[in-house]
Amino acid sequence: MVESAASTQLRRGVVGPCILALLSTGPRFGLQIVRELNDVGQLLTSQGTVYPLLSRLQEAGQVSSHWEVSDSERPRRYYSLTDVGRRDLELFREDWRQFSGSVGTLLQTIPSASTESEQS
Amino acid sequence: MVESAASTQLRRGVVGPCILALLSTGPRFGLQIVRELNDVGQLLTSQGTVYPLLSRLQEAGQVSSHWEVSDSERPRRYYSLTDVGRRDLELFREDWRQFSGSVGTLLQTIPSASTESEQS
DNA sequence: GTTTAACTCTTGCGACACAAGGTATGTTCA
DNA sequence: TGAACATACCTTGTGTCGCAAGAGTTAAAC
Repeated sequence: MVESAASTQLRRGVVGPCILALLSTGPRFGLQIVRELNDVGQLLTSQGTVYPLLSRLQEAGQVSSHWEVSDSERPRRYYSLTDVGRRDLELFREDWRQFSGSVGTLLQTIPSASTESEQS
Repeated sequence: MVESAASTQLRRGVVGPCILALLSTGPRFGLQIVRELNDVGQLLTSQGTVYPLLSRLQEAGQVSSHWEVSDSERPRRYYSLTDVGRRDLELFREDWRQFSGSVGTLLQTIPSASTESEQS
């Protein structure tokens, strides 16, 4: 029913690689990832997405994690990109390039100038 | 299990608008849409996608359809873009522009040169 | 008439983003 | 002290939608 979910569908299959891309610049903890993805825009709305996703990424060996407990701050679980993740990110870059290229091409198709309207 | 499905997820939310874009250049029937989307590349693999989708698009008022029965050919159901569909296609173009821009930006992030490895 | 291809459609499944809700820890401020 | 709040983590259930598989119909081919 809720049709606000248009962009939700677009995110499918993309959020994971985006996290990998983020992590390629350094380790981060969960909430931080949520915030940064939101800052980029249109990329994530909920923690309910990111935690299960991080688990899956870790299961797939694309990220690793370790707890960091300091006296001055809450315990946080930091995620880092693994070599596998780095390689898969590269593969995704190519996939995305091709895919978004195809979509872009199609979206630029010029509507037929004179649409022959069928008579009433 | 099947991991070939990586790009399947990417297609989510995109195939519908792509069909609208196709139809913006003229009416088409189902199988024809399948073929043309496949020709563009990475955009559709199965009729099991397109027919239910066309039903949804019609329910949403974005396309209309009519049967064309001629003596010389099999009966075909032709789909045409409606005004609603044309408007929604325009909206999607903007959504896609923003979304793919965000993803593209993220994917271009440069990995930190010297990854400070945490000591053991 | 039987086969084959073109065209239509349906069913069931799986992946995954998300909202909602739940727990634990630290900080703030009466 | 202790209530209230923010930060941080995680789980459960739901809905969407692309897809494989399969089925029915019509026309052409042999």
